[in-house]
Amino acid sequence: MKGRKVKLDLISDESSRKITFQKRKKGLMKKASELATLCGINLCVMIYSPYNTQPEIWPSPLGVQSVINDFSAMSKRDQNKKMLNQGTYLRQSIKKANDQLNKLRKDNRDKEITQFMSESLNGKPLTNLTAKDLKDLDCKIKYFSNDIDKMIDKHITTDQKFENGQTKTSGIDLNDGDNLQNSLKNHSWLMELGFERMIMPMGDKHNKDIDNNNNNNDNGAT
Amino acid sequence: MKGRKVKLDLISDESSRKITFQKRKKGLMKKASELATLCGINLCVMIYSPYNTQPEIWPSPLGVQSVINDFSAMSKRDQNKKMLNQGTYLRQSIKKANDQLNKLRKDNRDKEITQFMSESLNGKPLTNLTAKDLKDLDCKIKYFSNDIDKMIDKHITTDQKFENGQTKTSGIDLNDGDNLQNSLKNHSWLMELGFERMIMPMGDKHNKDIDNNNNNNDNGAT
DNA sequence: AACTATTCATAATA
DNA sequence: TTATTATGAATAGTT
Repeated sequence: MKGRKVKLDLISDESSRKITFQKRKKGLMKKASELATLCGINLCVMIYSPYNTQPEIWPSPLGVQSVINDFSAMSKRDQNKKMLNQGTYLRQSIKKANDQLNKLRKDNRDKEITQFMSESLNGKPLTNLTAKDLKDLDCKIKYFSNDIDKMIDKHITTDQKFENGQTKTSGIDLNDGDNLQNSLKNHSWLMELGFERMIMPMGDKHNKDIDNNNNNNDNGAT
Repeated sequence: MKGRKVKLDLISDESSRKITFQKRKKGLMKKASELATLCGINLCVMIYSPYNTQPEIWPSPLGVQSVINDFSAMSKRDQNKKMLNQGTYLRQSIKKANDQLNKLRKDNRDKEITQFMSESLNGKPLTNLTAKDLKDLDCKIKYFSNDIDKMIDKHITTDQKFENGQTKTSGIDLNDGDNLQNSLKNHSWLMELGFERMIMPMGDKHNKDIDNNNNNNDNGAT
């Protein structure tokens, strides 16, 4: 009565099944180890059994991980590629957001400068404004934003739409300066607004070649 | 001369090594199959050999994938957790950046309004400015930014640091309006700058109380 | 690839 | 349970 004669099916008896499992598991692992050693190959065996919550693996968790990585690299190439793309997408999104952020920060700074300029143009010496004054002014201005916005929209919708069909100021793209030179050629208000006055304090040399049509400020600004 | 007597080491002879590999691989797979069948367990075997570019796996690619998923879920819990955290971090970074972005966009809009206001304060009717004019003005102002910035810094470092020790305007927090009301109580310049005029156009009346240095033609917009 | 003498694995048993 | 052992399976060396 010794020797093998079990039929190849699930062992009904639970205890003998567990015995068989443990014996054959050991044998399988040994076979696997021998195969790897004798033939110098990379392989792994992973066994999930109701007898162990943890999977029983060979040759080692690390080795199995290595095999899994290889397998994943081949078999799950598409999935990995997708995941990689997703990570790339996320990073690109961050970069894009940061770029916009930096751009807007720069624009913001420009706006601050514009504010200083406008005040100076109004005859208010910059030396009379502390940083706190500027902050308060800016905050206060926000309180007027809605009213001013409505006012501007009203003006534009009633008057300017006859110029270029634009009816919304919110569509302004502050970064599209492609047509800047041409657009400014017809504006004399730059000098009228006193930009020349603003540049001069930088001292150096400031030629007065800022005629009506010449809007560029590259005239020796430091 | 028959039967096993090889030592458990890499088979030096290449051809016999391949023969042994194929034999034992078959046996290993059979053992694995039997174990799974007899004991009703989940297992897989993956073999990477120089004889096959594709890994040889049992029971099937899909089954192996299932096992790998289980294994990954258990064994790589930490790694998955880390990856998840990383993903969360990336998404949070994006959200943070977007929040800042939206805030700055809002600030930017406020600055635009400020610009419109300032121009109007300068006596320039809003009706004479198209959206394109405003855009060009903004771009043009950027050209002056560096010079103006330096000028302002010069003014501040030489004059304002005696007021509150602040030496940089870049430290202005435009969103900190907590002390706004109190701060503005001591400022008469708001009205002096003609804010009243700015609001009034909504109501159609314009006083001419602009102070001396104003270069505006205060003719009242619209 | 097929064979076979051996060794090995293991089912049944103690 | 663990250990033993009869038996068949696996396989190294050979053809």
